[in-house]
Amino acid sequence: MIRFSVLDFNLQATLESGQVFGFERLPDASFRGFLRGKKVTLRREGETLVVQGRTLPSERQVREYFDLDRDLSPVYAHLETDAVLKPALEKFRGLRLIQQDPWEALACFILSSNNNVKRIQGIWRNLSAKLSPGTNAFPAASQIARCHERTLRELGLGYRAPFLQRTALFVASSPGTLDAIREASYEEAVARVIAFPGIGPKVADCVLLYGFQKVEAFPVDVWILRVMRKLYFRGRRVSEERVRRAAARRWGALAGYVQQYLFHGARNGIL
DNA sequence: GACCAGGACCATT
DNA sequence: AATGGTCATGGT
Repeated sequence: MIRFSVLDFNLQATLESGQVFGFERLPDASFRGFLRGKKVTLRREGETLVVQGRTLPSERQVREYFDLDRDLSPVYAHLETDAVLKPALEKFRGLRLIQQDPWEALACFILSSNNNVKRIQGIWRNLSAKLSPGTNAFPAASQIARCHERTLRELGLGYRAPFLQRTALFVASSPGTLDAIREASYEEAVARVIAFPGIGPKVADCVLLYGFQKVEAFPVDVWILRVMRKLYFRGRRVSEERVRRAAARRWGALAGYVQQYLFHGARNGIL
């Protein structure tokens, strides 16, 4: 077990705001899942974060995973100034962007299209149990690459099965693909990620935001589209592209962080 | 039985 | 550039 003091961190909001799909909330309000490949249970005890597991990640890895060393005051400055966003800050202060595994983000958000969080979590468990027997961690690209489309359909992927299989094959056979995305600018990274089958503008932004720390990414899904139209366009049915541009203009390099409060606030009915 | 979910893709206009 | 139909699956 490791335990260390954490400031300005909302574990529950962070793990329940649709960023990762492999954590489950236990009856005692702790969370079980994988962090940097290690199976862990996480819980808050006052100002302390407690991490348990057979093999443990380092404190530094946990701090990096949850982005704990980022100063959120620039994000809060936007949320406080804006009267319509303030409720989300008051409710979810300490919600942070997770710096998850790039491949896991790429794969999981291919699965997310026209899907819902609960079902994505189910597919995550199916893939992990079937393709990573023993550990039940999320399978590597190579494990999915040598898997037949039919097998993936049987795990509940539906029409997304060939998208994930082909993407896994490409990533597994071209080492350096993910590194190149990380090193690229946001615009170039979008172009690279969107070239994979099953990835359009929205999924690309999720992958870059959660897997590659491109904080200017602003994923516009149905929830964000609804809440942005309501809060900033007087309910007019403006396009996703206009919403993206408005977010970039308004929030710039921190748009992704603001988006996380918008999304979680909208889904919880407080915006 | 229609509608929805962290949409993408293709064909038309 | 914008619109419309289609794509699996499970929940409401």
